[in-house]
Amino acid sequence: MSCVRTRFAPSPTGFMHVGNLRTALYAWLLARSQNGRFILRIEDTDRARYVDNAVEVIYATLERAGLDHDEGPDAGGDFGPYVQSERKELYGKYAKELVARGGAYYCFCEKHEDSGEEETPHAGGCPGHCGELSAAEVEKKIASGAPWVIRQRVPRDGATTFTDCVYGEITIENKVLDDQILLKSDGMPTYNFANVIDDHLMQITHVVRGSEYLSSTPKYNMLYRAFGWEIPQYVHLPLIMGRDAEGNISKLSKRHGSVSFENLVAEGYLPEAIVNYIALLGWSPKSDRELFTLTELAEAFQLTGLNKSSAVFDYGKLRWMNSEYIKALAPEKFIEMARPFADVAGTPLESAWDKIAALLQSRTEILSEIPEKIAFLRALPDYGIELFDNKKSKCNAETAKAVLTETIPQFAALSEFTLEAVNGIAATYAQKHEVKLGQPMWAIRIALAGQTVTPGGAGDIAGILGKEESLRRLDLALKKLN
RNA sequence: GUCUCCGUCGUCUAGAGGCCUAGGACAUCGGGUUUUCAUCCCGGCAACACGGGUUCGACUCCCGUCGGAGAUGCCA
Repeated sequence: MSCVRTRFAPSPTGFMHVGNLRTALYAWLLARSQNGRFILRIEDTDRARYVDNAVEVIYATLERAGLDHDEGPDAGGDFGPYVQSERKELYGKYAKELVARGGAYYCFCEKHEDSGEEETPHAGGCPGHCGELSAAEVEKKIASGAPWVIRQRVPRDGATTFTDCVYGEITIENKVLDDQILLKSDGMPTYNFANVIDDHLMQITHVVRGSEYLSSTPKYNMLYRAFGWEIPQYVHLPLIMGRDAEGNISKLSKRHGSVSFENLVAEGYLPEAIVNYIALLGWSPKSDRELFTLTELAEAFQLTGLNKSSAVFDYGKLRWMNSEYIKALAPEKFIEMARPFADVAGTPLESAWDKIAALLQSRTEILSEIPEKIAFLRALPDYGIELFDNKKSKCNAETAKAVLTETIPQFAALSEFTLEAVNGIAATYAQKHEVKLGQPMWAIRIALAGQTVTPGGAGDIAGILGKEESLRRLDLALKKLN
């Protein structure tokens, strides 16, 4: 049993937060890099939060991200069931055993109302003194039908120390630990209990989770000890933060933008890019390399590369990384992937899509920005003649007028608007008048596009627009300049 | 409030006492290539939170301060 076993234990809430995905990624990476096993467990003990279809979202996300699991509800395995709601009896049994061992007690108090200055054994514990009830009293209360929960009995004295693979040795005074609820009144376990039972039963060797669990880990260890079980290795991960409009930083959440995997994909980020990016948020390969495939990540992964401090999610860098992945795509692949985003189906642009896509590939950071990039092809924007001013190309309204006046008849005489033909006219003009090629090029491109930044040059655009529309736009520009 | 953790360029990070006049990447600024836009190439700006120690020597070790985050749920 020296084999590394890690797990990813999401709650079916309907979407996959990138923080959770990163946790899954590191757990997967740890397992794969050690030739271990990666287990998927569904933590659905909170009936109130259950969302239909949420489990499918989890499967789909893991699959698209490339994180395959060896055991799980759908994959099977020797330690099932892998869905906590199906393990309900098990937790009840262990909770009662824990009570018998003295590590927990029945509590009959009402749900927490936060009445202020209660005299509680610990911060946030049982408000009454249920832990002091005799066995006979407890039995009587249960028999009377009073609702109950089972709470962990945490000692007031002493301190608990544990070692985390990332954070090192951590000591917490027992008196600040609360008598947390292990078994809820509906008979379901809380996360705090279920994860200990399941991690032990499923023989998880490395518990990989967010650092928000750091301060409650001593309570879990008390549970392991009370049962006489071996405590797993802990790998607590730094949190992913987000920055809000005011510049305040906090745990990344919906108010920071798109934070779920499916959101990001819908915006046109490629799954591979997302995975690559989040892998580097809190972990470093200790080299300057930044672009990794999943397989390469598994080869490079080392626990020592994990960072302690939280990391701010930077959409800007993700965009850059995404653009790298887009550029690396085979052209045919890009044409196919970008088409649904471009929304050209059924429009005159559809037949030119392959050509447009070819121009777009090196100019696209996220797929969802494509419509705005090509909007000028559908309709000429309303523009002012100041766009013809460009120092570098030595172009202005004056020279543009000269260019258009002379070249429009030549364009009109063209039988076909190919890139070569259009560029040829511009080149001839430049040669004849001894000006930079940029001068006619700039003028023609602005006339064609009505905006300064365009995907592709004058010839490209003319080729897509076609003769009729190009001529119309050139004429219009000349009118503006007159 | 209490407890825990964290603190290198704006952001992600390298750095495990001398290799650091602190390296890389994103962003940003400037230049070049290109038929214009982009790609691509080159260069600039930019950080060890602060104060004490320890040491011949500290970004690296210790203490304190300040700052940030997390936890404190019959949520996970």
